[in-house]
Amino acid sequence: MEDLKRSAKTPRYVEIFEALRADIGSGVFAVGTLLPSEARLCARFNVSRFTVREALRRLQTEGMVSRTQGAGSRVLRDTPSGVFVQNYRSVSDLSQYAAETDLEVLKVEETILCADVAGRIGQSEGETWVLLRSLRRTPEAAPLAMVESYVPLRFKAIAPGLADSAGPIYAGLARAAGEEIERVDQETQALPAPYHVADALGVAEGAPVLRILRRYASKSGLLIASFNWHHGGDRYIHRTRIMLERE
Amino acid sequence: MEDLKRSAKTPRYVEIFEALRADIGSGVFAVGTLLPSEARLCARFNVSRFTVREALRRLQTEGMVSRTQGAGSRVLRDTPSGVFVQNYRSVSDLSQYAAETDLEVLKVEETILCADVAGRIGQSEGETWVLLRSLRRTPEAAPLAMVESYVPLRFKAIAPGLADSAGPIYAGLARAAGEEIERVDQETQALPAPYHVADALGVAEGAPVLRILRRYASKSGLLIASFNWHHGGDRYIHRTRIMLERE
DNA sequence: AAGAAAAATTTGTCTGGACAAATCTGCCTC
DNA sequence: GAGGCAGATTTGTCCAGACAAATTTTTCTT
Repeated sequence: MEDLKRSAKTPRYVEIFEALRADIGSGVFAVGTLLPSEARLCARFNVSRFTVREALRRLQTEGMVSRTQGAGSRVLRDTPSGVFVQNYRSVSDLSQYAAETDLEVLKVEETILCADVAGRIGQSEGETWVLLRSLRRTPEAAPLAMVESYVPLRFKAIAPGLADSAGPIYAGLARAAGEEIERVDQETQALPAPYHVADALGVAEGAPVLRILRRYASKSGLLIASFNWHHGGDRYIHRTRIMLERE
Repeated sequence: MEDLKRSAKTPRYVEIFEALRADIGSGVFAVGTLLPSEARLCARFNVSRFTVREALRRLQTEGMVSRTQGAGSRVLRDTPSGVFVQNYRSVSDLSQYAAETDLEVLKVEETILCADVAGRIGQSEGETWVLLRSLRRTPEAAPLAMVESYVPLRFKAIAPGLADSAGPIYAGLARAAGEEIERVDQETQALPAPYHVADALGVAEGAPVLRILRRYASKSGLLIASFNWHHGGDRYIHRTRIMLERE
């Protein structure tokens, strides 16, 4: 049992959240180890399980701990460390990024475009495209991004090989199509992680993730569109330089 | 009382969350109106308050409802609508963005740089800078971004006037300093909304938000750095075009 | 009619319990 | 040693209730 000074305003679970965060930061609970079980934390702070779970939920959405039914709560990181940085402002930067990381194909399947995706990639709802789902990793095998690439149906046969070939997916496709990329643009959003993304990246469902949609177009139209789902928090920082133009 | 088909796997609060989301989408609960109270929803779905609150929490993190103690749960939006889009790839685009939106100064104060901010803007921990906190709004007064601008101490006197003057903050500062912006770069991250940001943007604490840090440098060094906190979800989409270079 | 006080409503915080589902541990068998 | 089974541990889901705090509505007073 342990007593914390009780402010009149801040809820108890915030105090416990901050106490645990401080303990993690100071190394009392080392990265990679398990936190005490909920029952033990209840005893330590002398509160009910609801209060402890509320505190743990906050640690989870901060990305500091992962929680698994049956296994316990594991400390993922203590401070903003292990930052992976991507820096690009041109397609050659994109190529280099692809060359320095590994891509593992998770699934290839035909899919009917839903209204949301269709609208975002400028196609009609109900069309059939190929969805290539893959996982991009650092050389150390840490998951970096879950990539969902939408490819026209006529490329279905070669789709699985695109990830294995050297270089980025869009380059392989452009080569296969005998066309050149003419335009690339992107849309960036912060979203709560859906089930399948949370699973692939190893974050909590609903935790903040960065989604970058890149559209690669040739002269004849959209060649490929890919949603890149990245870690939220400090684990992924997206760097860009902005062009200057003198009047 | 109302019965939903009970799948063996999906938790009850997910079913209720989806039922309410569908009702909001189909207009049963219109945007701007209040949802039924928790007690009423308990009766309708025949579950405890815990289960209803868990469902409402999800609606909140999706950004579809806001909840206020004493007042109730209000529907904020039904579908991915009202998207505000920012499209820039150069400083002139940034200027236009500033010209089309309003900036309201919330607070101006001296602040000692913490390790995190100092590291990110390339300064030493413990230095004193001026923190200019402001809120950028659409012409319809909807909050668009919470902006935290860090300005060197020597500009303290003119800091409050920077937001009111025509054009973007960095332009006013460059004029006052008699220097020209030489470099602009940015870092983008998805983060859980901290207290003060959630409050300013009207989203739930911990909900995904997009943070864009822009650094404006003149020949003599960093002139101004500003953290732009944007809505998560579909309410804010950050668009960029990527430069093409032919080899 | 206007303003202040009281009451009702609604969400926030928190307790103490129960069972289910997933995982881990140790023992047993082969 | 390998594999499988049973039990213990741990988190997930859910209930019924209590009081606090914020807001809205009503009532009362002037």
